[in-house]
Amino acid sequence: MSARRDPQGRRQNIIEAAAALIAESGAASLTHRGVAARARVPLGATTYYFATLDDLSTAALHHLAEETDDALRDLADQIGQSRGRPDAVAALVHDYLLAGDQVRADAELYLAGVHRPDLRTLTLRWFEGLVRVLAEHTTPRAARALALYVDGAMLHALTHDEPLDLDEIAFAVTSLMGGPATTDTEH
Amino acid sequence: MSARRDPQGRRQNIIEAAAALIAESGAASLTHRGVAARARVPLGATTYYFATLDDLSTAALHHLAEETDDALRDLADQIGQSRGRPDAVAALVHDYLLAGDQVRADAELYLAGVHRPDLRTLTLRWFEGLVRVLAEHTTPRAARALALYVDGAMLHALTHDEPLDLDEIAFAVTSLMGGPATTDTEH
Amino acid sequence: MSARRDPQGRRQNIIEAAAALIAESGAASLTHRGVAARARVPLGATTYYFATLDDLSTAALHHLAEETDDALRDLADQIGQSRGRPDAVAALVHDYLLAGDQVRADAELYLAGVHRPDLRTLTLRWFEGLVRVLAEHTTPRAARALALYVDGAMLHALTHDEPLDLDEIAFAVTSLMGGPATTDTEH
Amino acid sequence: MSARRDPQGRRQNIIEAAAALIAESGAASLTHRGVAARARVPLGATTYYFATLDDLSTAALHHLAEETDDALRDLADQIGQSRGRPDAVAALVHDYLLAGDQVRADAELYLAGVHRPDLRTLTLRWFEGLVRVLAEHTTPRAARALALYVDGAMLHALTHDEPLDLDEIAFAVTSLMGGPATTDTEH
DNA sequence: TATGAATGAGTCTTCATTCAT
DNA sequence: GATGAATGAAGACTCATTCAT
Repeated sequence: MSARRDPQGRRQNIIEAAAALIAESGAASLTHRGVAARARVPLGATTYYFATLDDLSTAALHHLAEETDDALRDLADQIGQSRGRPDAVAALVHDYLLAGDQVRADAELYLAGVHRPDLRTLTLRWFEGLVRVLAEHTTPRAARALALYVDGAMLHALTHDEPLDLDEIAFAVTSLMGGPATTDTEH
Repeated sequence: MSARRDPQGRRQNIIEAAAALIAESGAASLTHRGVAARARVPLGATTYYFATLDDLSTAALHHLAEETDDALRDLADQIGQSRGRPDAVAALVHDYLLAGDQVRADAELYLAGVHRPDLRTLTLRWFEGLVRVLAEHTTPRAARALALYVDGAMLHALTHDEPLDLDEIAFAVTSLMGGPATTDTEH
Repeated sequence: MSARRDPQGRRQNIIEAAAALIAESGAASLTHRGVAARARVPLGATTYYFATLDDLSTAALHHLAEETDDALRDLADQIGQSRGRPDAVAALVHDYLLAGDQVRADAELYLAGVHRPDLRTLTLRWFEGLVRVLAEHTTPRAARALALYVDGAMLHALTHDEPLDLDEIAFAVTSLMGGPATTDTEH
Repeated sequence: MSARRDPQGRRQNIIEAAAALIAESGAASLTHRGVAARARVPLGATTYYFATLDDLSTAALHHLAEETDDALRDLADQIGQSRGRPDAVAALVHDYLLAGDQVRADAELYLAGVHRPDLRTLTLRWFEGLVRVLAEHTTPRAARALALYVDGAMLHALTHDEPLDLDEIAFAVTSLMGGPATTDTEH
């Protein structure tokens, strides 16, 4: 067998399978067997590359965190292009909430931090990254408030079939960023 | 021992133990044995009163939802007493976030809904209840925005040692409820 | 199935199977599966009665230690009947060394103490018990020397097909106990 | 790294690492991985030079047996220098018992013989060698008795923190060798 | 020749669930 | 009704051993 002697690739393959499973069903239900099946590798491969399930889980969460970093970078670009106008920010939040996988991934990053304090840095990567991006276009205080609102909206998206209306989001973003008139408060 | 000759009480006892464990460590790690130990009942009692672990878990989550209803009723009272003034609402949110158990319980209610769609009604109990309470003192739209912000703040509280500043919360509440001057916008 | 609802007996059954395996092949190679097969119980039974393999191993060693206590009591009786005459002691040592199972059990008790310091009390049960028995009929110093000689003879018995000659043992016992003339040195 | 271009040396290196591990924790817990780590060689090297773990274990035990031979030669020299006087023999036994590694190694040689009859020649190397050395200075019978006593003392040393008193050992040695006056009984 | 990737057998352990008592 | 004994399925993890490179 020995599917393509490519340790680096195989390792990555396993990580991605684990990350996908985490996004789908949560880190709590991750199993070696599940990952092996998803990655189409023998059971032994998962334990060969990761000494413990915790290691594997952690690696997968780090992988998700990196994807989150990418998403934040994109977000920063897009907000920058729209010069941080609240309605544009609202549209971007709206779009973000429709990207099911990304939302689930970010949520799992949060949850990882709830029960495993050692993984809180991952939670912070998302939350503080979001604050940083927003703070380029509004006050720090508004940025934090907005980030918390987005996190709440994330939870909402995960538990409702109907997404939030763009209008509704625009109301919150506009209110928190200081009204429709204000665009570049500072910076 | 305890609930001898009081099946109802014993059942309730088990439910409460399960609910406490869920709030502490999450529904995913619930076990019959753990509940039995916590409730100080024999192992058999947990399976006697609940056909499956899922049933027990569900019952416990329903119990948490009821406690949440109580908390919401209290909140409604307190907000009513302060006539829905934004700074009072902010203070109540601030207090709520300091009540670790309650926050964790509400969070678990959310999570239950994420991975088990059949339990989404429980999630809604919290979210829509919160919206309803807030909507007594502001527009429906602001109420929803505020509820989402609170949910984000809940996630934040679960993953940070330092609680959010009252000031910070007041900023968000005030912004979303329509400025410090506005109290009873409508209704 | 449920072979004879008899928890006490079943537990004992498992312990004895484990003790037999330890005497045969050493505590290091004990496995749940091996014990289950030997005791003719399902695998789950071994873990039901003993939380960990260590617990089971420890229980089995304690069982062996009790058998050793019995053997020491017998020895004390027999030595007493012969009034501690060296040639009688030698004969008893000679007999003891022919009792393969008992010797292997005592040896495992020793070995348990080598790699698991927490089990050294079991080692002491044998060694100090033997010293105590012997000290009834000779000086403490001679008793200790004799006990050490017996332990060496035990190792010898385990690694040789030919047992030690009675003559040979008698020589050592007599020399250490103070010559053929001396019987009841003290006490 | 190390034994590049020196297969013989690398093989030896592996053997010595295995021997050290056996003396430390017993032959039962030997693993390829453990040896490789200890010898600082790649995992593959351990299987390359030794077809099976058993082969490696056996080679390591042979190595220990050789060290034992050396120790016996030293002992023979030292006893010879003191012309076999019992108190000198006692002092040498006392010293030997303080050399933890050597004692553990000899003990493992014994244990190998207990559960693997094919390795009994190794056990004999130690026991019969010791007898031979002692027999240079006393009767064969006393030499054997003394060797058995020393083996018992070895077990004692492995299971007690406090070493045996020199006095105590001297008593046994003197008694078995024929009293303080006698040095070179025969030969 | 040498190595580390690969795999599956085997181990401990946990637990939901069943069921005799 | 109640309970704890009972069991097997499933999971984490370890490792000897094989083998492609």
